[in-house]
Formats: sequence, C-alpha cells, structure tokens
Amino acid sequence: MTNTCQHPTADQVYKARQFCEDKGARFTLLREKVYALLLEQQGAVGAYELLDTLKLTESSAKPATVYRTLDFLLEFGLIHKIESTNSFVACHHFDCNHPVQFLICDTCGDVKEIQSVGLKDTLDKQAQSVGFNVVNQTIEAHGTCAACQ
Amino acid sequence: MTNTCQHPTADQVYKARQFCEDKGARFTLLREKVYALLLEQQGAVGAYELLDTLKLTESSAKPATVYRTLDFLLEFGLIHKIESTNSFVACHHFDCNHPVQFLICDTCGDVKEIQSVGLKDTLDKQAQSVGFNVVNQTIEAHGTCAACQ
DNA sequence: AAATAAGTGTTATTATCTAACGGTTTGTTT
DNA sequence: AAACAAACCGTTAGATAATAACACTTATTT
Repeated sequence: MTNTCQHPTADQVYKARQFCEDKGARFTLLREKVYALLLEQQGAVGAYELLDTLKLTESSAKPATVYRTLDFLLEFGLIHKIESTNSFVACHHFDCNHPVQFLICDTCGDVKEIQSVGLKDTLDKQAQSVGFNVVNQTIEAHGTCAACQ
Repeated sequence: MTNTCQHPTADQVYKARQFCEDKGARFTLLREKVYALLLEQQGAVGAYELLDTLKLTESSAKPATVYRTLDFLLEFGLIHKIESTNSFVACHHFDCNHPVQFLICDTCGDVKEIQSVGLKDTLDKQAQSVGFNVVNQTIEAHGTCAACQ
C-alpha cells in the first residue's frame, strides 16, 4: 500500500465533505468546486485568478461569490491564506490540528506547508515573555525550494 | 543618563538621515516626512491613512507618492510591512541587523517588534531540512498585548 | 406547511497597489 | 561652469484585492 492514489482530488474532496458534514456545515457544490480548483493548483492562487477559472463552469461567479466561498473554506481550515502574497492554498490535512507554516518558492511559486509545533511554541513563549497572548500566527518563509536550486 | 529623550522623533530622523547618507542614499524631505509620520503613529498604518496625513503638509501627495516612498524606506529597512494587515510600521533600530517578528494586538492595534535569532534559526533549519533555502521571513503573531489583558 | 436559517446572485463601492511618462532636482563628468 | 546622467517627484491612469448591502433561493427546523 502506498500514498499514491488514482484520484487525489476526488479523495480529498470526499474527505472534505465528510469533515464538513460531521461539523454540521454544508459542503455545497460551489464550495466543492472552489476547493477542488485549489487542490489542483500548484502553489497559491489569488482570488481573482480563481474567479477566472471558476467562471468556466460557473458563469455567474463574481468576486463576492469567490470571497464568500473562500471565507467558508478558511473558517473550517480546508484552505489557508498566504498573507504575504494575498493568495490561497488548499490544505490536505485539515483533520489534524497542527500549527502551520509555509515555505514559498519565489522561483516556481510552489508552496510547501510544514507543521512545526516547536516553531509555534517558540513564538508563543517569546510573546508570553513580554506579556503578549498569541491567538494566531502567520509564519511564511520566502526563498528557493529544493527543486529550483 | 536615561533612554528617555526630549525629541524621540527628531533623534530617530537624525539617525535615519545619517544611516542613509552613509549608504549613499538620499533621505529627501518627502522620505523624512513619511518616516516621521510613521514614527509618531502607535501601531501600524495603512498606506492610504498615511496618505491622508501626508496631504496635510504635502497637498500634491498621491498614492504613488506614498508607495514610492514606502518602497524606499522598506528597502533600507527603516520601516517594516505588516503583511497580515497590509500596513506599515517604523523601525527604531535599522542599524542593527537582527531578524524581526511582530506581536500585533488586535484590541489596541499596537505592534511590538521583537528580534529573536532563535526563532529565525528554527525556521531556517526547518526549511533546510526539506531542502528549502530561506531568503526572508514573515513572522507575525496576532493576539492581546499585556496592557489589554 | 410554515417559519427560520443558510446560501447564492447581483450591483455597487471601497481599499490596495502599480505602470508609465514627463518634468525637476541632484550629482557627476568634462 | 556647462553638459550630461541619474535619481526623484508630479501626475494620470489603471490593475488587483476585498467588502457591503439587498434581493432571491434553497435547505433545515418546528
């Protein structure tokens, strides 16, 4: 048994649907489409680029359509926003509850998600030491990925 | 001798002018004004809020004016951009070359700059372990500052 | 079946940021 | 000092990113 499967997107979408339904949230067709589009992208995508793609099958799609859908997906952790580039990436393991950091390759645009509890704890502690209580973190590294070096 | 001085902004501006001139860069009146405005703000400020303030003494100021000036100040490390809020803060110690992270209070809007070499190194190492070479980092924590708790 | 809540369509508007061109000031070279 | 080059700034225009508000539809609850 390997990690490779024949329809990775379909599998993820299925997982996402289950995940949402378990939480009493509706994984509508629109949400599914947007999530699937993000899954099939390499790297992060801007909302308007996403909108253009979405329009191919959802001619009525408009900025608000996309942003509302992204808001939903963000709320449930199915996707992440990359703050330094105002773009969005699908998350593949929304079910585990790990902190998240991003490695963004400025050459090929690929975004690698890492989960370092140590990094999160270090920042939390640094903050705590000056009396600051952290609610959420944004940790993004820009540079060059292994393939591009 | 204490750390308190009578004209903190003037002192910082003076330091900034020296710093720029040492590097052969021109610390023009416009750049000085924008830097001084940022110094006098508590917390981070958006470019358009800054523009409005700048207009009080520079009636010809327009978006490009502000963004060009911000670009210069960013390039020389006199200010930082907060990616998660699309806003800008003055840096008080551009002459030391430490990594920088931000603690952003979502209650009062205050932005505290910390310099943790450990945090930077941890992220660099995490990245290196997957073959990723980090060029620059964005580390921002949102939460509640000591005063607001 | 009626009432309520959640989701979507649609229009309009605000916020953030950049490109491009021309004129002006500053610095350098002769 | 004059000519030249580079950096800076004024100005116009437009691209990109995001939200507000209201009407309508679909799902869920009672």
